[in-house]
Amino acid sequence: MGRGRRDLWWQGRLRGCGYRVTAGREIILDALTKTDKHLSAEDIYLAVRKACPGIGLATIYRTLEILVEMGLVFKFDFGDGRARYELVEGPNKEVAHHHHLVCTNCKRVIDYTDFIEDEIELLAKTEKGLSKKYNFDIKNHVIQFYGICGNCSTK
Amino acid sequence: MGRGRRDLWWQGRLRGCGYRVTAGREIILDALTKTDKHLSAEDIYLAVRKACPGIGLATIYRTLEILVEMGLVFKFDFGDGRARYELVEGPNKEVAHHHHLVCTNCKRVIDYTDFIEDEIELLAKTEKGLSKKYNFDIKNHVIQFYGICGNCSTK
DNA sequence: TCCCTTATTGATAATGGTTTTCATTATCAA
DNA sequence: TTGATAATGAAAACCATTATCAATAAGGGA
Repeated sequence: MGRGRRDLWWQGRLRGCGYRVTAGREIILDALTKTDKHLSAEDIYLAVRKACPGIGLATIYRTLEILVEMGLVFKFDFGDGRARYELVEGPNKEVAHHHHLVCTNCKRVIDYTDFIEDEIELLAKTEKGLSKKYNFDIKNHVIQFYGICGNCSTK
Repeated sequence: MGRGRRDLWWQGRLRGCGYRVTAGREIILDALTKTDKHLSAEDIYLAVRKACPGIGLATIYRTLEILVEMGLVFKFDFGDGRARYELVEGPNKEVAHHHHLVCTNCKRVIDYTDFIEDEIELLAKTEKGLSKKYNFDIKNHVIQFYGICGNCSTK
């Protein structure tokens, strides 16, 4: 598979959903691809302005909304009043599926991939059962642990 | 165990954390105790005004913040722009531990207790491992499934 | 390649849940 | 009962997100 095809896979997804391919959308997706952090809309805005100085914050929000709706991006709430966005693992991102550990004191977030196998297995089973019982088409899930991180507990 | 003791158990918790016992706090906790729904701050405000007409919305938020910090109440985000609050199961509330199924279209939330046993078991194991590895004192967790409910998918 | 329709965009105002401010009131230890 | 101070209500401030609107750009068709 050539590089060109890899870079363009998301264009087909956009067009398939009736959306146009624009420079803004490309660069926002690019910013999400190039990081393993959970970015806020403003984080993305600042990162993207380097390559596209004229872009507006509203475009960031509008694009993120589309990407979340299409299932390309996850939107998280870590309790600090602003949403965080993360690219769903996909053909152009080799990041393992992970869950989050959130410090309710300093708001630090740790990604963990340990124990994930068991979690995924159980979730698959639960999803199946829930889908049937509640007639619910489950798209994704969130598992988060809240507590106090090492830094905060020793102060 | 007399009824009086049951009604007052939270007073000790408040005092123990250096907080005063007030009519507002009692009535807010009471509102959370008397429902099995996930209430927003405004829901609580409206419910509480019946018994305490002069209470202000700011007091609701301030009290909820304390209760969450003390671990008596869970704060949830279901993606509709307002936080929801739920009493943690405790001595004065006989509600089973549950997780949530959230419709991303109509924002409906279904509580489920099926499959909970397996989830709890796995979470306990995961918690133990994570606490140790990341030196994290885990207080609680969130498991939520997102998707499209039956109502929305048939329209 | 050039139009033409219309989705998209940037700038900005508006929205609305939540937090802060501050003077007043209530709690509770002494 | 009293005094120190935590808690409260009303209102303003805050601030992430959304809506508005005129200008611009994407892309299908000629």
